[in-house]
Amino acid sequence: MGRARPGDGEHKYLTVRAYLADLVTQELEVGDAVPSERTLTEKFGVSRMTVRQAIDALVTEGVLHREQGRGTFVAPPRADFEMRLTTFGEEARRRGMEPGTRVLVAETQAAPPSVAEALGQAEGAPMHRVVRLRSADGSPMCIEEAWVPVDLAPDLLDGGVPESLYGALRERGLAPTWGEETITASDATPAEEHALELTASRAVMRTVRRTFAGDTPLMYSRSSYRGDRYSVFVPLREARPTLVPTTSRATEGKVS
Amino acid sequence: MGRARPGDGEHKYLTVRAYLADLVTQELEVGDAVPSERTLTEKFGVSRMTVRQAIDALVTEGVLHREQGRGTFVAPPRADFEMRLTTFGEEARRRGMEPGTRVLVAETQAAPPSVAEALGQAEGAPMHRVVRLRSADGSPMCIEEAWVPVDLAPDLLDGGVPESLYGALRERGLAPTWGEETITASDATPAEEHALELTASRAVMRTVRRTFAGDTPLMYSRSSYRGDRYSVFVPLREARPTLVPTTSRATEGKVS
DNA sequence: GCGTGCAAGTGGTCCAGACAACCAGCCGGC
DNA sequence: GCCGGCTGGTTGTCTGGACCACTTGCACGC
Repeated sequence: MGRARPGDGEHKYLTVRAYLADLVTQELEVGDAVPSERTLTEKFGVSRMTVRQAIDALVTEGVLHREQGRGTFVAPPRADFEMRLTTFGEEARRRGMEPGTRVLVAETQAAPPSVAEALGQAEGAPMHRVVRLRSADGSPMCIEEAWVPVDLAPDLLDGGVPESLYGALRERGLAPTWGEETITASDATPAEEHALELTASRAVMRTVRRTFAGDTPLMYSRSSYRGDRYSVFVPLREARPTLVPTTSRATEGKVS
Repeated sequence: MGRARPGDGEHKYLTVRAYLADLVTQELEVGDAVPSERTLTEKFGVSRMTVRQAIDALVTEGVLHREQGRGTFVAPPRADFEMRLTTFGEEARRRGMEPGTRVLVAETQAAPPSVAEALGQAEGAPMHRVVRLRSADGSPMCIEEAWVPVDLAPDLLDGGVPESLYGALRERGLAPTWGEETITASDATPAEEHALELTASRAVMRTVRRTFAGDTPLMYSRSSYRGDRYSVFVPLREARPTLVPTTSRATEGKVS
């Protein structure tokens, strides 16, 4: 009892953090106050610094929100809308639609130059290539072409095309951690027009995405979305002067 | 607002933070180590807690990077590409092009319902409305329509349309702090087709943006960009399981 | 009725230590 | 020459206080 709880938490601030995270997901609603710092201090028998460390972590994650003199509150889930590394399926479900997929191409071939360069591979390196037509609630939404270097996951397509490429990569210890995407708008090609069943509007939104796990490029993908049925929500942060470190021309010759 | 002692630093951790920020922007390069925590403790005569608070702030901003047992180092400037609240002019210059603007409409009128709702104003509230054709390196790039509530900046258009709406708002103490943008692709209207001098491709990228200063909505704007000449770069963060708070039964309709 | 001022409670900042975990390099033993 | 331990330096975690700034509610006085 009295002594430090063994087993559950290696670090005290993590146990406090876990307690608060549970509170948020289980009991509290947006706008509710969490217990005050001094209350938590007593409840867990730790110092206030430790409690603050736990709260700090949740604040920087956007889960909690402090107000001096009033308390600490559950923040609205603004993170819900942020652009994240999600797959088409996850994204569709989040928007309340039922995703569907039809595999058009699944093969292993040599990488064309643009793809090889984007993934930092040698030109002609063997790559898995998957082209899929993705739909939401039964009607076509997007055509997606994805490339994955064979050496990262040689057996990626062995049991057929996996339900989720990201999921299959995660199972192999290659969880995507970050990515970058470029969005453009253009007219549909005849092939796209047919596959996406475009009638009135012929505009499509194209995205080119590179996905990384740490430093290693995982996947290069190009998608074309129906312009009339798809939109992207982007949160914009303040344009502060960014605090750029000194750039040295020595960079090229720099070490290693 | 500011507070307290007139001296130099309001809070000690801010002076340490400022010192480190200067170091990063003036002297150090990416990968260099900043002075150790104990060194800073002596240099500024503060406790280690205070030094850590300063460093923590810069770490969560992505400026610094800790490594246990080794030290604290200048992080690579990943912020360079992030979507930010920039104006067309700033953005064009950042991409190395010379921005131009032609004002098509500048007037003050009653807000239509959709605009009033987006800005949290009463329907029919007076608003400044500015429509501009924006170009880069001489050729048209985008048509932008912006609405600003009159009561926020009554004299906004008095001296003609300002060079930068964001700049004019900043001068009035209404610096934009955050925003949200929805991006879609669609076919150009005949008017857009003419103004943007579209020939081969008729696709445009449309953005709808709300800009805020703290809690107060500042501006509602709709833009149409030439699909063949404009692209948006979006960094993607890891899709972590997001820690969603309990949804209140008060918010109806929301399915869990 | 109404404002004013006070007190309690909250987060914000700060101190002066402590020990643990980790890393690099030096140095002796093999 | 190589390996292992030692050592000094670094960040990570944590204590138990302190005072300040801010918000809120309530009692009091007008």
